[in-house]
Amino acid sequence: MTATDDTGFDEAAHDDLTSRARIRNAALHQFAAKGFAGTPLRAIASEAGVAVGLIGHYFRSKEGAREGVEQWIVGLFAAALERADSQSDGRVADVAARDASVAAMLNDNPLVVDYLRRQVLELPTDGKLISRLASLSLESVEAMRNAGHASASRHPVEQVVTAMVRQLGRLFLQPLVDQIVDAFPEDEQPTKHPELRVEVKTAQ
Amino acid sequence: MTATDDTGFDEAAHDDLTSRARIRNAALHQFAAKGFAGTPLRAIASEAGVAVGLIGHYFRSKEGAREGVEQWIVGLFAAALERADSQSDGRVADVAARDASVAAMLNDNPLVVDYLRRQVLELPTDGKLISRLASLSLESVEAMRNAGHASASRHPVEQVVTAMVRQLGRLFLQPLVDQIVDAFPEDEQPTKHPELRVEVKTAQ
DNA sequence: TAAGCAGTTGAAAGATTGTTCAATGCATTG
DNA sequence: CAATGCATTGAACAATCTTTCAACTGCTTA
Repeated sequence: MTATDDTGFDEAAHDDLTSRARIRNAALHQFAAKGFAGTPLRAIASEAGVAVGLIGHYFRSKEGAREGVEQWIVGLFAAALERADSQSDGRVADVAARDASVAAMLNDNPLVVDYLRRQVLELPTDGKLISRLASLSLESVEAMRNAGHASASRHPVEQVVTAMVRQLGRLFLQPLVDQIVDAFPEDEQPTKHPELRVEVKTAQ
Repeated sequence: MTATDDTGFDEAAHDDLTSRARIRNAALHQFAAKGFAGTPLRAIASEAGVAVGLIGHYFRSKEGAREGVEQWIVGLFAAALERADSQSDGRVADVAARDASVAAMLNDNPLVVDYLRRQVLELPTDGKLISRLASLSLESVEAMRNAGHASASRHPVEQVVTAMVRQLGRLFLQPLVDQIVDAFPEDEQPTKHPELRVEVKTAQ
């Protein structure tokens, strides 16, 4: 009766979460793991421990389920930014504080990172989620500008690109490093996987 | 009768290429654009200008078509490396020459980059293609070691990781930069998209 | 010409998919 | 208790997918 779970995904919260939340979590997990086109609704229903029909009840369609997932992710980012502000002395947090807050959120939600990675590399899709996060980041930058926490001379779009790519780029590329290292026999691997640094060379 | 082609993919070579090659090219294009699960065999057949059945004839199955594509890609990399050697004065080319040769090949085959981007960042798939390319790169590094063209003190696996990630990482992340920039209205965008630099910080 | 063969076709079969919907359980309210 | 409403189910449906295969083409060979 319980959903088969060879995925290692957290199932302990099954009892406490509403069906709607479990469906959203399962969709996030499946989309991140197998991609949107690669996940049948039945797989989501199975992981969430519900019937297929319930997905159509809460979210209108499969596309609606994707929208629900992305809305939730946008909320996570917004909450992380607000948290940084509320814990700051002044009315607006500085760059480092916001970076740390978002980094902590991403660290707590590795599936969000996996989902974003896919979303970014799948260029065909309109990339609406990235647009939304970019808007969020722009507001953040402008708030810091007004508070005198960010350089007012640099182009605001450049600041957004720098902030997002520096943060996400390292996370997106890490699997590549791991895959390459894992391609070698264990006794040839270095003890510690190399770390990445992604820099944005602002346009000359 | 001719396949509809709103994709902008090169169709001029249709006449000169064998059906098998056209199927392989179409599969590469479709997989890179829509993903493996997102591409029906009919789309490949349509772009290649053949009947669906012919795909099953040349490649055993859809999975077989993927294998055919990846085998071809591995061949491209191997050829690029050999080309660097043959154009070198000594018996073995140095790092820069090999980098340039592979970079030129990737520049001539942007669809290969798109395909690799998907393949690499998809953790679920076994990542066999990356393993093969890593092996290829290792041979390359060892050849250069023997020729005295590469540092013999650094860990060989680290050298492979550095070479691959520096080269591919920038290409993989560029769409992220473009997506973010395009998320803003045109009059706010900088004239030139920012460029990326990806560095591998070798393990401490 | 007849026979054979590789290349190619497209219809058919069988499996899987997203969506819909009548029916059930289970509370809460009148 | 009766009735109303929401949560949930799972079968049914239509569409689409992959795979298979008998048949057709054009060409080479005996």
